[in-house]
Amino acid sequence: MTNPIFKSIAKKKTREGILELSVPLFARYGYDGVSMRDVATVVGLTPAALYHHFPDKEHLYLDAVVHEFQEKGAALKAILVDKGPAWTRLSNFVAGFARLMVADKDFLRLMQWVLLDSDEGRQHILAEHIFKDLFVAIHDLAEELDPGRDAHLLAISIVGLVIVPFQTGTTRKFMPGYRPQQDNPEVLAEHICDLLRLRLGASG
Amino acid sequence: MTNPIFKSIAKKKTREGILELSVPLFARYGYDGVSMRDVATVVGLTPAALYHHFPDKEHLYLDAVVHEFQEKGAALKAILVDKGPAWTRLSNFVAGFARLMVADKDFLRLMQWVLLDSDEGRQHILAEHIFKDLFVAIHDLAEELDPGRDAHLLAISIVGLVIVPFQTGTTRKFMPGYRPQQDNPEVLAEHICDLLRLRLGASG
DNA sequence: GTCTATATAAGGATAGAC
DNA sequence: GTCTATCCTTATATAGAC
Repeated sequence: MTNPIFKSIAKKKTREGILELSVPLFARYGYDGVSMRDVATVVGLTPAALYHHFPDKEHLYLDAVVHEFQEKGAALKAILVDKGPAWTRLSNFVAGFARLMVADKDFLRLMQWVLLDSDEGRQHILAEHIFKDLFVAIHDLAEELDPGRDAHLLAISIVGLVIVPFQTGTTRKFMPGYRPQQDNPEVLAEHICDLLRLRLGASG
Repeated sequence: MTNPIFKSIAKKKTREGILELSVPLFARYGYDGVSMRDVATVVGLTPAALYHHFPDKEHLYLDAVVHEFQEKGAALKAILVDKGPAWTRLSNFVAGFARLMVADKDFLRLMQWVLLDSDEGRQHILAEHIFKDLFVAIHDLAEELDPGRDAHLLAISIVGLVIVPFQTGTTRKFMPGYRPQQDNPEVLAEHICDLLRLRLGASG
């Protein structure tokens, strides 16, 4: 029991437990909207105990965000670097991305918070840790799909087509033409691929 | 001088002055990231004076957001309901929207904060006051451009294609394939219209 | 590793003088 | 319409016992 290995396992377990319970909080209310007391209450500890695991609130937040993205981003990247025709990989990615948006609301919201972060340093760190791997994969696929054109802008466009319907999710329901089936990831993916098919499908 | 008309003019001037100076603050740091003391400092008043013009922080915030959107959103709507072929109006709108994103960073950031707002009631109010008019116009144009298809999803897609490059602005610069000219609204607009042309241009 | 207790600062908001 | 002064609450973070 006093074996250091057991200690470190226990420690890691508590640490990860805190991170996983913090993610939904930060996703919903953002960095400024969540207090150490809030986190402590959710995890079932006192605020003081949190400072045993993290030096301050900022580190807790950063670790929570990175934790979430490492866990959820890996599956997406796998689709992108898969074998098969470029167009197939794209439509699989769009559908997989849309499914992730539905299955895990925290993922998108954390991403939005990161993008709005006014702390440039923090934003840069998170961008490198979180977005880069995935974006590179999308960028390379875009280049393969439409060589000679602007792969960077095309990659951004693909991302935009998938995430904005979910970013606007709550608000969209009050807008004309809304139907619940549009929240279905397969329906959205079909719509997006339909938009892109004529331009990319012909040359891919 | 004691004429009530002069009084109300002066009052309005101060009120609007506070709103206009608050907008950049809320755009950058969000509701929770801005204190009444912050606003007071920027405006050159004491916090107590702010409460003469607004009952509380929430009303100040809401009024600031609505103020910004009424001012900047009108021009966009004008393009959409203009005369001329549907496709021309679309490409004008995309370019005008992109130019607005470049010219007024506060507009996009405030929109992002509103979309992330965890207060459902507040979000609903702002959605009605801010997004609805503009979205209806985009929606109607989308229907005209591609009748028989999902105008709601198409409208969202168009919005997404324009705003996401700017949402990801700071982060994007660290991603592969980035070139400064992509920040040029005309370049982006051309890219977007190019993507949409085959699908929409044929039938519009 | 978690607790109680507390230092210290910052926040929203009000009372009352001018 | 704006000020000074202040109340009350909430926040981050630490000290030290267990």
